[in-house]
Amino acid sequence: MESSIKTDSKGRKKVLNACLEPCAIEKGMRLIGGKWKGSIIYHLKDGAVRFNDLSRMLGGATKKMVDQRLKELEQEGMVKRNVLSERPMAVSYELTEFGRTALQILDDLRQWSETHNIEIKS
Amino acid sequence: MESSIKTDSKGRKKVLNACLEPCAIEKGMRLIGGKWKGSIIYHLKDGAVRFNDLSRMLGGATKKMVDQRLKELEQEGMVKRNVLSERPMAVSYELTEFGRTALQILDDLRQWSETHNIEIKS
DNA sequence: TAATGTGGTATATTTTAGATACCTTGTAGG
DNA sequence: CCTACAAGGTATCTAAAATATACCACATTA
Repeated sequence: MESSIKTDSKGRKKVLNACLEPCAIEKGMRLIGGKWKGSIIYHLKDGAVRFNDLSRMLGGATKKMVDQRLKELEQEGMVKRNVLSERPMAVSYELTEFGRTALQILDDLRQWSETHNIEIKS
Repeated sequence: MESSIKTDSKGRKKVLNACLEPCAIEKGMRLIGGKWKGSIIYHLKDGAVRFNDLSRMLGGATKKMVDQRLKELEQEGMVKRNVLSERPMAVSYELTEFGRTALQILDDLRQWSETHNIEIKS
């Protein structure tokens, strides 16, 4: 939804179309923007990866976080969980077709992030 | 940094280059992916907007949130704060050159979000 | 036999978000 | 003049989320 602002005769402004619900940007962010979610999706770009490997790839994220985000992504239909074998336990996660549709945006983000050499405050 | 996985003779996999620090995707997300941040940037795309108008545009975000995010964005050099007049207080926020460089990604996200008709669970 | 790896869970603490009320200054309407 | 509301926030409190740490059962490796 497009918001627009009207300026009246005295230079005052009024919002005509406020977002009554989270708008598209915010909705999209809830899917790929949550903490670690983008990173998880991106690290699955080359194929299925096992749980512990994925956890190690994401420096800083705890296993609990990775687990939680993977469950969300599974529910949202972006990631598929494969049980490779029980006893010894082995599980891998891979992107679904829908999950793959997000890769372009994430790659653009990566490029943007790299070219602007972003610093993160502790 | 690129992580890679080595598969050994028994089909087991090992991570060779884990991300030691948050990788580019994660860094980028910290800039434009925080809650409401993407929305704020996107709603400034057509020019300077006043604080209360911006708050109203973002259905759901409290003024405290908007204020906090704007201060972060200002520190990160993506947004500029203009005092239009003291007494009566009037302030507007607009994107910097750097802030504008994020618009393409956000617009792609919006498009992706719209075409896939994302539902958000309460 | 001890160490390590698998895929997680449990618990507690810290950090962040969200709701609500309030502040000062100023203007508009009745 | 009085009330009401708008501006741009801040203060306080509660709820939710992230993080750290330890632990589990089982299996393989050294």
